[in-house]
Amino acid sequence: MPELPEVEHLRRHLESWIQGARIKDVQLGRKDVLDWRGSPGSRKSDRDQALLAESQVRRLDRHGKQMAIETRDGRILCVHLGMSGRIEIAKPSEERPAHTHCCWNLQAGRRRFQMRFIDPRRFGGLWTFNSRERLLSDRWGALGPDAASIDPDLMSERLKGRSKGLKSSLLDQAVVAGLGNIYVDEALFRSRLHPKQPAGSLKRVEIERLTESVVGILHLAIKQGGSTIHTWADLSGHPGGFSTQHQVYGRAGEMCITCGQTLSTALVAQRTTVWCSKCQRLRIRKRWEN
DNA sequence: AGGATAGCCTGCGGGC
DNA sequence: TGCCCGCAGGCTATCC
Repeated sequence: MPELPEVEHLRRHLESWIQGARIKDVQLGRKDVLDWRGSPGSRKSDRDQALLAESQVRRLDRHGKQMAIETRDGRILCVHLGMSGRIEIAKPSEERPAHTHCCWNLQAGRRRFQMRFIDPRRFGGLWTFNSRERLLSDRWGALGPDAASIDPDLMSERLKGRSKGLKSSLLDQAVVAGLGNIYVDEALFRSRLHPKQPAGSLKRVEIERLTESVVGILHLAIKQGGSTIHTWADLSGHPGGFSTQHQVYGRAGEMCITCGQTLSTALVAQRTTVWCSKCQRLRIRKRWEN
């Protein structure tokens, strides 16, 4: 499932393919994967324009788990992969995989190729905007700072005053953008913090440990091409290489790699959560602390 | 207010 | 072998 590292890996790889390329036309299959209220017009030709038909790709951007393709004339296509979404580059003649919802025909120099948005479960989607400002005001503005580049001061500010647990706070994209179930569990284990520890109760040194874990793990995962559970594969179909390094995720009932304790599991914030009850103690805030 | 719950959706794996 | 059911999870809407 694509979290921040998978999306960043995709962004870099895809950018090498499509930066500077011309988008000739677009074919939208399922209309309900698209929200184009951020672009003017109501006709089909307006919709295709919103989907970047007849444009040239300037750059690719990312915030949290979302990616944006920006054209030279300022149009924006925001892609959110959700649970099962992926982007694929293929020859136009190549058979389309099941659940291919949108295809763009591109040309770079003499080379013609197709970019495809595929998403079986359709938790992902496409959003269009007629300017970067509208992307920021209408969509990305609601997100917290990007988790890959957060620092302890910012982390502290984001968690300050929150009574909710760390797990549910870190999963909340409005608090910090980019973390999903896997990396939250991994980061909490590495920083030895309990998933239910109230987010606002952390001491400075714990904030620093947490930040270092979050940023460190994300960059490690980016370097290795993302995590793999079931369905994740990059543009060329290579699975991510990070899954073997999960220390707690998917290891409920197995031994903690640090202390040998059997790893605990429970539903926390409505997500399957795995942690070590010995290494990650729930610390009740004492009355005389502040 | 904010926490819990349901719903969206398909693929897959365990159990029978 | 084959079928059925439960689970996986990001995000939103709704309820309490």
